[in-house]
Amino acid sequence: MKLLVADDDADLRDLISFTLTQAGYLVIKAADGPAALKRFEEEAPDLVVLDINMPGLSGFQVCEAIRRRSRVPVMMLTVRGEEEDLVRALGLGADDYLNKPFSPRTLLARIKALLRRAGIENNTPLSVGRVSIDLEEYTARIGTAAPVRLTKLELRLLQMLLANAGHAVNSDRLLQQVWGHRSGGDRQLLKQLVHRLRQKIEADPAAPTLLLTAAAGYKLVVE
Amino acid sequence: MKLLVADDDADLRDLISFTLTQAGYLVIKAADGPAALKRFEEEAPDLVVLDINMPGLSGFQVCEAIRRRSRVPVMMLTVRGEEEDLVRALGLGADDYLNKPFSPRTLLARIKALLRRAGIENNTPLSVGRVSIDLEEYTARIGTAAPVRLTKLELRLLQMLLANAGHAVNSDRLLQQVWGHRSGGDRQLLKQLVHRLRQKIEADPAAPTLLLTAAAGYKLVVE
DNA sequence: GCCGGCTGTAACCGCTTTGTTACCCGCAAC
DNA sequence: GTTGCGGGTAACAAAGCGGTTACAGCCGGC
Repeated sequence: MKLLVADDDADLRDLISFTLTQAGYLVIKAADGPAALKRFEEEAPDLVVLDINMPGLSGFQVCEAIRRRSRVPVMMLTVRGEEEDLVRALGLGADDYLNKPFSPRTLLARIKALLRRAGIENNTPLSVGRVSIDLEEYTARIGTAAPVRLTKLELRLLQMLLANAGHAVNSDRLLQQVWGHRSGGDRQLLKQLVHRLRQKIEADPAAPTLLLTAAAGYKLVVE
Repeated sequence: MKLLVADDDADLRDLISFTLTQAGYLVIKAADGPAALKRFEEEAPDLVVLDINMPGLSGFQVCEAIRRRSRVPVMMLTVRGEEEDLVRALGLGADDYLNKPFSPRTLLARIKALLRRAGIENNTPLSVGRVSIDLEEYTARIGTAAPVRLTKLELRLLQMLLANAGHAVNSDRLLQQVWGHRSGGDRQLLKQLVHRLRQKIEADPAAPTLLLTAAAGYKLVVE
């Protein structure tokens, strides 16, 4: 379970991160609004914790941007007494909020409740250049071709590559993201999965133009 | 939309009741735990607001009792700072809570959010396209065919799918919404229920046109 | 008691997905 | 050349999952 924590206060960020890590969650951190959005794209977390006051983009703006492409549960951190903030946050699609200061235990309880309620679900159409994927339908569409049905793993792989479109992604990182926590050695799985994915999305699977082999990994070319 | 409000403080009860009534909800009131349970049985409300401190039975006990027979959204009213209460309430199956004192606007926002989440929002359609259901009669009608009698579970499943008509609904989410508390493992139940529902609403149950299997779940096609 | 409907459980089938093993080829180092 | 390596490919085995049938427990009505 992957959580994104965005807060500009380093101490608080670390406290939250520590608490959640202890509880068994994988925590991604971001120190400001833009970074939060970037990590969100890269990591596709299952839940997002957003401070309202952040440099660059406010928590509101980040929440709005996230809501435009995903329904992941969002928890906002607010300052006590700022009721306007609260109402605005909920209006923007935030699922819950927490008044600062709060205790780690409370945070954990609320996050668990949110995850339980959300049933951890992800309905996000993602699209970069000529490649787009539909997480709900489990399909990918290349250019104007008909959507292709993908399996769970194929979709996850493509999602990872799409999140880093144009840049090579390390094999180890892909293994990590797609299978979870395999120890490094299992390149064969990745090899197979890439092969199967190419069969589905490449016009000529023997001469890939989309999903290219790069140094120590793969990359998606979207131009 | 029927809401049950249980609080022993008459002033607060009236304030809440006023707010919710203004917002267009039908409000049932109860002044103590036993009364709350009784009204719950009689009225079958769509959402319950429970104060924790009540004579007779505490909000915890009422919540527990309600949870034993229903999954209606429950919102608890707690005293700020009583973190124990909060954790306990969420553990008992409460869906949300509000710290006293709170503003009517906040209460309303949270209640709307809860109803939306539960899929029984104000405007939850009982009829979409060619599919309509009757919650009182326990029937479903497809197009111009004669209404079909459904069981409690079948109806709940269909209601969930109808609330998300056209979109796939995750199996876990369906399990959660239909049975309440089951953790992921019990796909067999869902499989069965879908099968039974198809027997009733599909013209040819072997080749479904309405209730389709989607990646990671099911969806209702209504055009 | 008996009966019938509802719900939960188990088992089976067939298909898809995923993991594993093996082999091929090109390339660079030796 | 030969060797080793890494990637691509094929074939097969294992696991998972949805659909289906069958059956047992439960409960309410008679």
